[in-house]
Amino acid sequence: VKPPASETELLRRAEALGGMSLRALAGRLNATVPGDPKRAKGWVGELLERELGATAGNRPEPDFAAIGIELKTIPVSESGRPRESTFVCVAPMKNTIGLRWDASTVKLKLERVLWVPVLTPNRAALDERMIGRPFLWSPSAEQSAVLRADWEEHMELLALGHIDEINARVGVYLQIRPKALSGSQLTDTYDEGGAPLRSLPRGFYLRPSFTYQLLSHR
DNA sequence: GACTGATCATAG
DNA sequence: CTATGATCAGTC
Repeated sequence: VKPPASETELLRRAEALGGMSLRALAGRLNATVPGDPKRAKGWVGELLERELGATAGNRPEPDFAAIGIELKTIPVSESGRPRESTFVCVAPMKNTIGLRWDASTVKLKLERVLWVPVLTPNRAALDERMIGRPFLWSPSAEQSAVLRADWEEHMELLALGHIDEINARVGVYLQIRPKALSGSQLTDTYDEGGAPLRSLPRGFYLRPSFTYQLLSHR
């Protein structure tokens, strides 16, 4: 699929998918719907990437690099609440000195996001889920300030090697949680004394309470 | 029902 | 292993 040439084109393409079931979308793309949702955690996002012509692959940059837009699917319950937090990117665990918010992957990815709600009733099979109404979003000044403060708080813990103080309770909008294939996956980091240490890879996530605001105020 | 820590698939 | 795409599942 050809990447969209503009924001408007991307939004129009996404809006055209509203009301479509994932079964129908998979059919259009000649994709097979996985039988076991547990083994298909990223399937919905990848399906939408294919349909809309995303270009980033596994590079740490927005999905639609040419027009600077990140694509995020978000599972939404019958009551309109996000069913899950939203993964943003991997958290840097080493070489953290001198990193600034303005140059961070979190800021880069969240500057412009196309949110695609996926209506997901309780225990809904993958192929029964339905695409909702997509919308474009950029952080307001207030949202940006809170995200920045959260990021700086997290990065201070990482830079000082306070790995044991990192948990999902820190951060107002942005939290840090494990991001790994299993508990045995490890990455290089430092302890409080600056000595090398191996620890579980982490990622930045947006709390559901935050994304609920985005879903509500459109 | 919200929340945290753990996990699943795949490309490079 | 690192990055992408996320959701699972037990606990609070």
